Amino acid sequence: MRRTRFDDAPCPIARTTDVMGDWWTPVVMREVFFGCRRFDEFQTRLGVSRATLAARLSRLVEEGFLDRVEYQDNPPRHEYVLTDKGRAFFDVLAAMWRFGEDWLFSPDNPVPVQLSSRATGERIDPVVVDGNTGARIELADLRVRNRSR
Amino acid sequence: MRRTRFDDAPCPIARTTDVMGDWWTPVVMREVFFGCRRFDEFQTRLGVSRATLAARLSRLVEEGFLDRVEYQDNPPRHEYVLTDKGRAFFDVLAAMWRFGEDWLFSPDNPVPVQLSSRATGERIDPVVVDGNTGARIELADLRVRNRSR
DNA sequence: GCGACTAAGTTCAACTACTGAACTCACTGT
DNA sequence: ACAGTGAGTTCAGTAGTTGAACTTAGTCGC
Repeated sequence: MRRTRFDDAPCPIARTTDVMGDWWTPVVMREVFFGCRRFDEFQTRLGVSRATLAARLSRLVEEGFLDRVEYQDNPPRHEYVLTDKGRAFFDVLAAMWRFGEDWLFSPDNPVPVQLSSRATGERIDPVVVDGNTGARIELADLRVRNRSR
Repeated sequence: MRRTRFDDAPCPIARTTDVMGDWWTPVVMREVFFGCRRFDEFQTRLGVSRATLAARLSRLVEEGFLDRVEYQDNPPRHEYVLTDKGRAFFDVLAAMWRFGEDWLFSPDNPVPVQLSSRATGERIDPVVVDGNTGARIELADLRVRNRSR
């Protein structure tokens, strides 16, 4: 039986899950954000099987997260570059980064790397807030309601 | 061959993926945030197979996202309630919500529901920012470096 | 005290997806 | 002529997902 698909569910979380649930997708995207572009580069950095990698990359292209562009002909060679949609996906990874850092590492064995600003050198710590007020989102205050207008 | 596990990878994104890559996990957690607690309630709301649901829930308990607490004995019945760790995971879902809303729905068929504040009634739009400056994170400015101190 | 009902699972066989390893193909550089 | 490279595809084995049916332990109406 085919895995259940959420790609036309009426919920944004479900649809996002549909892309991310293709197992290697988040780590492939992480490598893209950190500068990876070529098939073999992904393959050696991630250690993923070539078959799975090929499947993940073509789905990401199909879904519009990446463009497959020729960087030379003769022999034709391609690389994978971010689209705007792919770039927007970084926010999800940033939230995952923060959650993982806070809850999935022990204090005596913390994350070996950190995010920082290239310009100022200062540390960057992703947080999710309400864009309208700038405040953190309180679960107790949260409501889901039918869209008006 | 067993699916590759990322649960001891040195990267917070990979570790978070390890939990979320168990396919139904994000939507199960979504239901928890929206008030779902019981096995059969999850099952009918999600339409997931009972076997898979049982596996997901026990993993979430193992990982400390949920507690399985008895709400009556005789006959013994249990429900699943959020831990602090589970509550923290909401940020990841909020980022996914926003991404999905912005990029996975067409304008003529938008998300049918929206997040709002119970207190003020105002709309809530999750955004990911740098907690130190309050500004959005610019990919071009981002650097990953070895942790100092 | 009998049969229907409920909550919370478990078991099952069929099927799909992920795995590592080996192979392909088209060109290049020596 | 031949090793090397980039970007895959093919393969057989195994792990995970699926829907349907079954289980267990107690409650309720009659």
